[in-house]
Amino acid sequence: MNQASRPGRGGRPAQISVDQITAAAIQVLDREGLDALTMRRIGSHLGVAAMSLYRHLPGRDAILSAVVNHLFATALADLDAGPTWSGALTGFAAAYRRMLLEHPNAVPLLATHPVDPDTAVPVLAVLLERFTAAGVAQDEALIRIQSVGVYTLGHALAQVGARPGAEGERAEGGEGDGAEAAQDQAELDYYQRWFDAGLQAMVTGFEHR
Amino acid sequence: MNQASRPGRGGRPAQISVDQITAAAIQVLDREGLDALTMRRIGSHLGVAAMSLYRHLPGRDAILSAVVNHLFATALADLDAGPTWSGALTGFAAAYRRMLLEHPNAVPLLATHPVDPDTAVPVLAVLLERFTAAGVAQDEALIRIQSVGVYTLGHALAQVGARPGAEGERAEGGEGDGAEAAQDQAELDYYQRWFDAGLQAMVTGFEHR
DNA sequence: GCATGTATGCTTACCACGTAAGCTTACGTT
DNA sequence: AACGTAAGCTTACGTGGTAAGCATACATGC
Repeated sequence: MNQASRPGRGGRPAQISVDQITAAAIQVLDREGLDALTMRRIGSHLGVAAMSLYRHLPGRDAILSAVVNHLFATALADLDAGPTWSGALTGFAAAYRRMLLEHPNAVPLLATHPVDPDTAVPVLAVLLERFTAAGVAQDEALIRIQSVGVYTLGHALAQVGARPGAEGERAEGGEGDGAEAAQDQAELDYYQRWFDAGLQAMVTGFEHR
Repeated sequence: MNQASRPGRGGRPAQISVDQITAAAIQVLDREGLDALTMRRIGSHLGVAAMSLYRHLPGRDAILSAVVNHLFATALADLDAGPTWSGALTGFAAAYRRMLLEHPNAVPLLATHPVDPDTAVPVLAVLLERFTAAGVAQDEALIRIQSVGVYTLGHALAQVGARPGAEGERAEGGEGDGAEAAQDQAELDYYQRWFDAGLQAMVTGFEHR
């Protein structure tokens, strides 16, 4: 069987690991886009044939899920939550959002492949504590966390979907690079303000219950 | 050139139209899933070869965008907004959500392909009026509408992502159909309550500004 | 009626993808 | 040295989007 075969007895030593595959996939994804995230391309990034990946993972979709879980887990690994649940919640949203904007090509993946609960729950444990410490029931706490989570992801989808990223699509206007950069900055500011407004509304709405 | 060639002068009469392609795509999508949404399958649904579709649309991605815009527009066509902006906003969310749950296989498409502004703006005009009538600036109104929009879409992603829909994946438990149906209903209720909670929080949060 | 122009649909072909099957290689153990 | 085992490789199949060129069916002008 593949994956997690006990290294006890012999066999050819592995050249690659699941973690390396995941890392290579993230590199390809960030640098070349979602369409370039093919088995052959990932394999060649590791100096290995495409079919060799199947010795470690059952298929392409498993790689995508591994990418999703890895990005989510590392983005929220060092979540030092503030004392209040609302502070911890906005901190979670900020960290999640930062990861999404750093990996824009991964956003559609996050949208399509749900994070494995076994990955998410431990990471969000700190967050849950702030709620229970404040006397909020677990069900309610989960609803608030997940509501902020889906809002953050949905917002990132809108932001990166509007700007497909790798493709060059502006071919008409003749403004110079300076004006272009200024325009980009204005757009970033717009999305950030929008995000903050929606997030704050949701959090204050939860406070008023 | 393809698409919108004036029907003034001659030429072979068209057997299919963009609207028919869109409708066929939605049928295939609903009945057979996103993976089945191929050029050949859409063509055969219309009694036409795959390549014939290219006479009306530039490629597969254009069909996906057409599906997105059509679903969005028809879902929100008859939005009779209540007198208050908050009522209109929750009405918008409900109509949007209803469409998403009726077309679960389309949810990933909505996530990936932004709705064309020329489609969205007229549909949401009624909504905007309620805000301006209440003295809310357009920028702020748009932020509120879009925040609710991305929350609704993000939530639907979580709901349908958890349950891939067409695939059969429950193969172990031996509970009868009755228990299964009850479980499904409980799950639906859970997601609906979660959705309502997050939506209400956001709306009340916007009211408290 | 017939030639001409034009838009539509069809056929064929190409290349890239995911992945199933079977073989080869490089280890630890005996 | 022989064997068992796990990893990697080669080959091949089916399916996808779509580029190129041909066949078809209409309106128009003679």
